[in-house]
Amino acid sequence: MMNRTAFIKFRGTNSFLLHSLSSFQFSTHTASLHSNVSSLIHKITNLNDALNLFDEMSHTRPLPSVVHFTQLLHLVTKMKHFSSSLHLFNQMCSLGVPVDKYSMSIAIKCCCQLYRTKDGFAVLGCCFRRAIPPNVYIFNALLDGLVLEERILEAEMLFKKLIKQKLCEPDVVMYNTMIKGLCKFGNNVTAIALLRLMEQKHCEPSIVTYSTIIDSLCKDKLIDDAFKLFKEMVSDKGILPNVITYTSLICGLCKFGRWDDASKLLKQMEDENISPDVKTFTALVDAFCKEGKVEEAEAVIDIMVERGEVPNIVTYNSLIDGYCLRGEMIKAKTVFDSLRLRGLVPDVVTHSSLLNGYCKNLNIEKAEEMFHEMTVKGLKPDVVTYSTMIQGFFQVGRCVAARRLVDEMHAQGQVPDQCTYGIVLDGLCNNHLVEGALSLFYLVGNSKLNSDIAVYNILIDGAGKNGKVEVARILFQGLIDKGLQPDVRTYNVMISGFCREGQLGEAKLLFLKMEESGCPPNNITYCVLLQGYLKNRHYDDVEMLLREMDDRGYSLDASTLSLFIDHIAAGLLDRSMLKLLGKLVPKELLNDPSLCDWE
DNA sequence: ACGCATGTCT
Repeated sequence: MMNRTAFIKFRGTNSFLLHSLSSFQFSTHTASLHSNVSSLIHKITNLNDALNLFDEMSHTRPLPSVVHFTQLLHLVTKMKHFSSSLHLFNQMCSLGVPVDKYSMSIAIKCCCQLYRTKDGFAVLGCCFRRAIPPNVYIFNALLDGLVLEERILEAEMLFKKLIKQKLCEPDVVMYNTMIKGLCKFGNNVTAIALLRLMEQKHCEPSIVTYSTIIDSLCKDKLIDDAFKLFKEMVSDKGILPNVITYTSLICGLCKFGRWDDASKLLKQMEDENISPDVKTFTALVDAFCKEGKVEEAEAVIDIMVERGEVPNIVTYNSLIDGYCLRGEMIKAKTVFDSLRLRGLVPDVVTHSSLLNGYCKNLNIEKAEEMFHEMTVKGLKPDVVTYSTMIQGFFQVGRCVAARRLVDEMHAQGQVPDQCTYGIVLDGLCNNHLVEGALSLFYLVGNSKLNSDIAVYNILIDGAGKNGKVEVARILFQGLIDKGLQPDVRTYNVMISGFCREGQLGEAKLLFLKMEESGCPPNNITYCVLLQGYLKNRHYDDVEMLLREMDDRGYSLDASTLSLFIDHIAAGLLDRSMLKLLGKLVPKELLNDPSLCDWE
């Protein structure tokens, strides 16, 4: 007894709970024990208290019922302490608590949320052995695990198998989980088809069903489709949107810079008495920061605080990133240092953001310090951290250090992703190691990594910039042969490569091919081509291109504009072109004093 | 008397 009390104290229980526990211990009557455990469970707010209560319960004789243990298990799971919860479940088994379908489903959920769906299926095996027929709750947890691990094909197979073999009747939650998986995999069309199937099967889609798909559409920049579904949900189904639905839509609008629409939607929320919460506000903070409007982001934080919402680590991570983006590293670091005072713990993302800021502002030493600091704090750099640091090394020409970090990343069990691969290829190209990039590319071969147009864009750009326009041409043909679709960037880097080599005819041919390939030239295409013409003193098409730009509502970027000014000043171009050029000066450049005296 | 699904950041 003494030992146990000491143990409880050691774990930092508050005295209030200890007191409750000691009174609980001496109650022997089953009914009073019953209500006592339930009321204790309701008072628990942290993991320590939960673990201590479990400890008490496991030493009580007769043992509390499986229901009480399950309530506690659920509580710990809700706190997202899946590991602890699983540990408690194992202890329950050791104690001989007769675990049932309820506790089993929680155990399986915990396995799955820990990216151990394999173990989840093992527990399913236990269900069969213990003659506990798995139900829709258990299968949902497993399905969710497969989705979490991005094992979408297996998720689909499980889903279909459950229906076909009538292992369980899918409920709305199961449909929603499957829909989430499809959305995660970018398959909005099938997700919506599944929503229609639900209607057919008289399993009415819920607010979660709609919110899941609406969010996915927003993330895929299909805002109009998202609003179509939103309207259907409200008008046809009579389902009222909640703060989650609104947050997805507002987030989508903000990322598109559609501030007016976002603000209308915020107002609509208020009219419906739905308050924006910390996630809604954070979406706004992030969007402002990404547009460089950090002052507005700060104002949003002030408003949320006034309204009683507490900014969390995600909010501040966005703000830190905003400062980094503007190169205001001192402010970024100040916010970082203030987090602990606010009771927040900087996480891997916080460190990675600051590290990224230092890299982008070419302060590689500070970036390395940050990388070191997080490992000292026991934070594990993830694939994003490594990728950021690798990119930083490449940017300052430290290719060997970059290479070493790729190896360390492997050693630490972090698997490089598509983004890491792109960073390495780009880094090699920009450090005159195109051959190395190409070797890596051919080594990777027909893997999924090489089925991304972005990879080709990097290599073609790298080849072009290193005077290997023939290599660029081969790569371009290669991607066509593979059935990949060149995007506007592919055309731009190809055209840029041709121009650099003075192959203006080839550049023009490709430029003309864009429209007919359903990939119309963008602002950058015109600037690239015009720069090519000017640098090669080939002026025949220049005026026509400028007129086309004007028709399309495009404008010249600063470097192209200054090139034009140089050519006019040198008498290579006629001053009569100034009027046309004037129409193509972007508004933001009109206030630039360095460009005021050009006429 | 106990268990499943939706939105914010690098």
